[in-house]
Amino acid sequence: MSNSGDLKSIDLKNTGLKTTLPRLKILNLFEQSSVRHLSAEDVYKELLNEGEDIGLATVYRVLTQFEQAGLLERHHFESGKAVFELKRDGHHDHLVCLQCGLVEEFYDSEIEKRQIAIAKERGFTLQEHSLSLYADCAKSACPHRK
Amino acid sequence: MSNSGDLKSIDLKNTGLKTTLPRLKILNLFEQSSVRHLSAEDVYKELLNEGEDIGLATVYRVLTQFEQAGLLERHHFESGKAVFELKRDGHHDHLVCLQCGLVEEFYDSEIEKRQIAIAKERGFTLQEHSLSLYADCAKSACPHRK
DNA sequence: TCAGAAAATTATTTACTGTATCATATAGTG
DNA sequence: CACTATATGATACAGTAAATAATTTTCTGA
Repeated sequence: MSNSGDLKSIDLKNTGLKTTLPRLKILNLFEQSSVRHLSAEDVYKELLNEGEDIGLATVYRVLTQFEQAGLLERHHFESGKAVFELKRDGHHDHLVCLQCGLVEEFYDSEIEKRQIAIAKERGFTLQEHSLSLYADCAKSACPHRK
Repeated sequence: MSNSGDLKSIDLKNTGLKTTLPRLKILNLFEQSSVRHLSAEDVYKELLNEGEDIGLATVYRVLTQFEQAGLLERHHFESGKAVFELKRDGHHDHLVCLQCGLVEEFYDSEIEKRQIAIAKERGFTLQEHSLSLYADCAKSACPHRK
């Protein structure tokens, strides 16, 4: 347990950001939570549940800083509000259920290759991309839970 | 000129929406404009320039109705605010220049096929998708015009 | 063509996400 | 341990979008 705590400290140090309690709590939340995609509001409420009194402005600010530092990724999907996800090793895209909001991740090297080629063919240098598939997941267990 | 006017009227009738001046003007704007991707604010301002006094709320409502009717498509890109585009024959995705905001369209059947397969492999039924490539366009003529 | 019912428009208010401000509090440094 | 720089938190603000309610317009059918 002291183990994971140290790791987080190091992560923060490497970004040049000061190691503060709000930042540690937020980073910890992403590392511990079973839900990988969290909105600013989700983070704020979850911290409140845990008894941490961290302002909403701080949450927004820290999430943006973490994104710039490369610790988190920001996605938009169709909901209108941004969700954040811990940036682990590999890149992946998203498959979102339109009924229940379930998010699955996938990576397809074929698609990745085509994207680079498409940009190049048109004289562009690809920097990043956003690919989200919207679908209906298995009819059986799809509780409209979002 | 009465020609194009008639066409629009027919488009509207087919949707079940009443043929009103604001709706005709907005549809006309998308059909005439050289810029294919317009935000609600863009539409509102353009109508003002043309001397049409159409409320912003009406613009938002009509754009949403047109989207539901299948006349327009809504995209989000990274700017945060939605842009709309006339839905013509074929589907396409977007290549957006990060420097000047230029938007090119492309269609790649390989990617389309893979998307359907990816969803199916995971037990999902693909309904729609959003793919945007963000890149730097040719260095020479890239006037930060947006 | 015209009157009446149904629907659309407008101005306004309201909701929501996200950012800016600024006084106070805290972290890192010597 | 004290000092400086940075971060926090409460609040106010900005922008997009949707809801409301009164007025106006479209469509229908006699």
